Amino acid sequence: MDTLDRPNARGPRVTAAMVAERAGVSTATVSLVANGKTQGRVSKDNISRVREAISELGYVVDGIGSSLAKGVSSIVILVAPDISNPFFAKVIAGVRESLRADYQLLLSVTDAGEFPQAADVRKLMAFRPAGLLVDAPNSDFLEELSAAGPLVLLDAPGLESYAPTVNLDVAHGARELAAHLADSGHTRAAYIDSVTGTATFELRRNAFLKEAGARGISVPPDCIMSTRIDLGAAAEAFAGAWPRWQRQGVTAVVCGTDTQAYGVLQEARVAGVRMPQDLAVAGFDDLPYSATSNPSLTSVHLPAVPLGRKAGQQLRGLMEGIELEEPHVTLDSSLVVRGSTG
Amino acid sequence: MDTLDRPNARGPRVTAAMVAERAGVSTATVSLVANGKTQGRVSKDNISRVREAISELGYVVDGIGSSLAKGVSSIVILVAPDISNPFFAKVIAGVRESLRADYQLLLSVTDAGEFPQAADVRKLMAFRPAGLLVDAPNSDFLEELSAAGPLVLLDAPGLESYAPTVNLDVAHGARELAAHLADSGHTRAAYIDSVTGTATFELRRNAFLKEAGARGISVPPDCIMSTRIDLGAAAEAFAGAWPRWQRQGVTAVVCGTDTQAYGVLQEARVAGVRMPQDLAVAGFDDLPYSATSNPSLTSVHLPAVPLGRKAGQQLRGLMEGIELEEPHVTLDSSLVVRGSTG
DNA sequence: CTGAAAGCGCTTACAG
DNA sequence: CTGAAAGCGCTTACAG
Repeated sequence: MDTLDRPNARGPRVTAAMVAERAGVSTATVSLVANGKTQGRVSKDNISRVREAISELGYVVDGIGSSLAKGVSSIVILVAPDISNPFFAKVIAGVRESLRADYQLLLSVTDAGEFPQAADVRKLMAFRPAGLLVDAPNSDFLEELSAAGPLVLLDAPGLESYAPTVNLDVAHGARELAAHLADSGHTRAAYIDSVTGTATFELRRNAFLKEAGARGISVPPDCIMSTRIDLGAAAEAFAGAWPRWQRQGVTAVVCGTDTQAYGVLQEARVAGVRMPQDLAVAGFDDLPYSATSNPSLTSVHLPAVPLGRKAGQQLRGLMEGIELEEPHVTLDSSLVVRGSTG
Repeated sequence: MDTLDRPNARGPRVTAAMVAERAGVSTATVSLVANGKTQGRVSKDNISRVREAISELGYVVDGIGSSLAKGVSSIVILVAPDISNPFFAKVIAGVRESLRADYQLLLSVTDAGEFPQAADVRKLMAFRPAGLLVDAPNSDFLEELSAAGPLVLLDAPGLESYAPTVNLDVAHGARELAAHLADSGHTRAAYIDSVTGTATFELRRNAFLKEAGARGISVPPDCIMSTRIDLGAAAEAFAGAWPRWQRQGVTAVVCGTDTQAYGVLQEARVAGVRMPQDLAVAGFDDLPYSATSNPSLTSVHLPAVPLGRKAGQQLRGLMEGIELEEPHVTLDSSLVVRGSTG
């Protein structure tokens, strides 16, 4: 079949008017049929006539025209600080699962660890999104955003007052981690945090520090530092701090993300530090690579796909005008012990 | 400052008509100013009057209305088969770098290893994208797409007839890998390919097999298999095949992607296979985790960020109506030898 | 330099 | 059940 014969071939755009003419009806009727709003409004005869014309011409409702008329598009914007994190790819997969073909997912991402400016998002708002998903936001961002319309926050502990949330119980995993290290005999640890200052990272750190303290592990203030969520950045920071930490008796390093922990593993191996004998290392996220790193990495497992899926479901509800039964949902986390902590 | 006072606060949308009224001009003039097309068409006086009104009201040009009037939006669609691959996150970073704030990047992604249906993309086309980037396409997809408008292909060797391309010289790295394995004394190898059947994977496999053959490494047909680009899928496939491969004298496994190689590493360790003594493993992509896996993974390094950046630049050119100086660009690849091959 | 007006493609009261 | 018409917000010839 020649390309030119096919409905989707290039050439002048097929409009509702063309379909209407072919089917011998008005564009209003075409719109009704194309949107499945025929219930008691279009005759069986016209429905099939229009359907036939649509498939013959390969008509697709124009998203721009439709959005303008409706005042809202079928675009859902996902705002997130770190697309290079494989954890995020899983979140996206979950979101897509919920939104399916009904909505188009538009990603607003920045470089690792940075958060989009509210100005960027306002530009995206000019496309009249049907809804907004914001992953790991900080409150400043939400203050500035002041978005109207359906909004669901992911991984936003403490920010429940802004919008419906889907959170992770990272504190539970953090406490398990502290208990595990205490049980393994550690009494002094260091903590490598993320510089982003998002709530989830504060929660991870605070829950860990509190439980660590309660179980006899000290984490001196000068053994807490922050880096970008980047393997190399964490590696460099660790390399600079390790001699001092070692003198201070640090035997365990906990990182806010697995990505940072990989950097520590890498640098520690280069420095000839034996793991877990001389140093235990652990992270958060339980990325797929944590099972095959050297040593394999102990990590707090966070359910990324369910997080995205649930957020997508909640947003769907809001976009369809349904009252949410449970506006605030929290998903479990748990510790996965591997070779890096013995 | 109260939220309600702020320009971007929720409430009725600010339109060009409101700006026009406030500035005492027509909406035509507002449009000219907002789009920076004032050159010899708007008086200095009106320009500043409109600018003032725009900032006072917090006006942002409505993307939907603007797109409908212009016939094209500022959306760029990136179609890709595998967002869960960290390699892809880097490609995106490169694309974003080129497109900056002028275009909004809309991702059309599917689950790992699957390619979007042309029907999905046609739906996205209803948003009148300014341009299209397609990563690692196969020719069937491009045949079906028959897209009009600016289009650039990434990692699409052999598909130069469809559109401008930015390719990776994966064959060079593949040959280096074969040479390296031959030099290390291997004479029989297995190959784990991707099921997607995209051109880049054929090229990787064919270049490796040819050079391997030329250097005395045999790869029997029953030692070539395909899996999804997924750690677990590759692990399972390897576990099933390894006993037989071992009997056949296989001492090296090459994977089309690092992600699959991680699966082999994992399963081989579980099976007590010593690497690299009993088995050498290598992949393509050189993901960040390949430096810290156990053992660290020998891989063909592919420049992901430059790939995305160059593709974005080329697309920009097309969208702005500039003739491309070099419609087909190829970026280098090279082998990075690590512990998994001794 | 300026504005009135047409038009982009669609959806939705509205009148019949 | 049906269609003519208004309107979504903008841009762009066009006439002045």
